[in-house]
Amino acid sequence: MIMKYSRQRECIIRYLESTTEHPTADTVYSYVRQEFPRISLGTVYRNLNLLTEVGEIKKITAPDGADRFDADKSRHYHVLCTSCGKVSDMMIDDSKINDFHRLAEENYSGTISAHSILFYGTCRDCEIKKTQTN
Amino acid sequence: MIMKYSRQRECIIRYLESTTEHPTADTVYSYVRQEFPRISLGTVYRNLNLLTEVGEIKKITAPDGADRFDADKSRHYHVLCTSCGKVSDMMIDDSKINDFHRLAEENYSGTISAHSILFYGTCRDCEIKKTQTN
DNA sequence: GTCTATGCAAAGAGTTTGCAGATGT
DNA sequence: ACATCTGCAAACTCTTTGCATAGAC
Repeated sequence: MIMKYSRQRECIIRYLESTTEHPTADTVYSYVRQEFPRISLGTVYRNLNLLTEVGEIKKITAPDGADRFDADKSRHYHVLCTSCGKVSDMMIDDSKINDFHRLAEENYSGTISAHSILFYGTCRDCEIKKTQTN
Repeated sequence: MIMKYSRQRECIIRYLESTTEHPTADTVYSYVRQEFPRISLGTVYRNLNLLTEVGEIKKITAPDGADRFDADKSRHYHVLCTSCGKVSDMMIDDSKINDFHRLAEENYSGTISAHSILFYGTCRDCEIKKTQTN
């Protein structure tokens, strides 16, 4: 995959690396538009897909609405807050993840190459809010 | 949620319970149309969503294309074959799943209520095909 | 009789794509 | 110079929705 430098792509990466918000393509678009007012959504999608293909970022598919993107390449999982919709990170010990992966392989007749997990729950902020209202 | 009987819904459930193919809404539509030629895709979607809400079936969200549906209510996971696109089932011991769930809770500041996992890999059939071609 | 479900068609959200021109190397 | 990237707009896929009628209870 040959990939030329582009200022737009650079800006998209910079943004994704600076945030922990797991933005959607549309949110990325809004942000990058501050610097490149004429950028198009199509360009944003093309770059997000390109970056996903080369492994520079990760695509998070949630059952509701648009995909989200994450430039954090460390091994971690995501928690979707069913109250506010935010996606936050969860770190699990590598060895434990490996154990789980192995367990999956043992229970499957084919080959397992990867897995993606989405946890559902309530984030800390929403829990605090709930306590205050009660 | 009040739900009246309908022959169309009955047919959808019957189909989902008879297959292990994890069909998409469109596939369900094609099938049910054999019995109800005038059924509309909208009705299929409305019923699939209704059944998902009451927990009668499960919706499987994959990063590629349409959602799939599964009437198998036993606790199990799904493997998406990156070669043929088929989704197959994987059973993991309940106690192991509970361990993993607990592990996740320990590593998160909020509350975890559920999780969905999608494994990626190569299904048995595709592995066999690969061996034969080499 | 009343409320839910249906068929139809139109609309909606999210994403992809064809094209001509601009940009990177 | 040539290949990639961009902006624009149109198209596409999947899903939802408004409405009038049919069906369940």
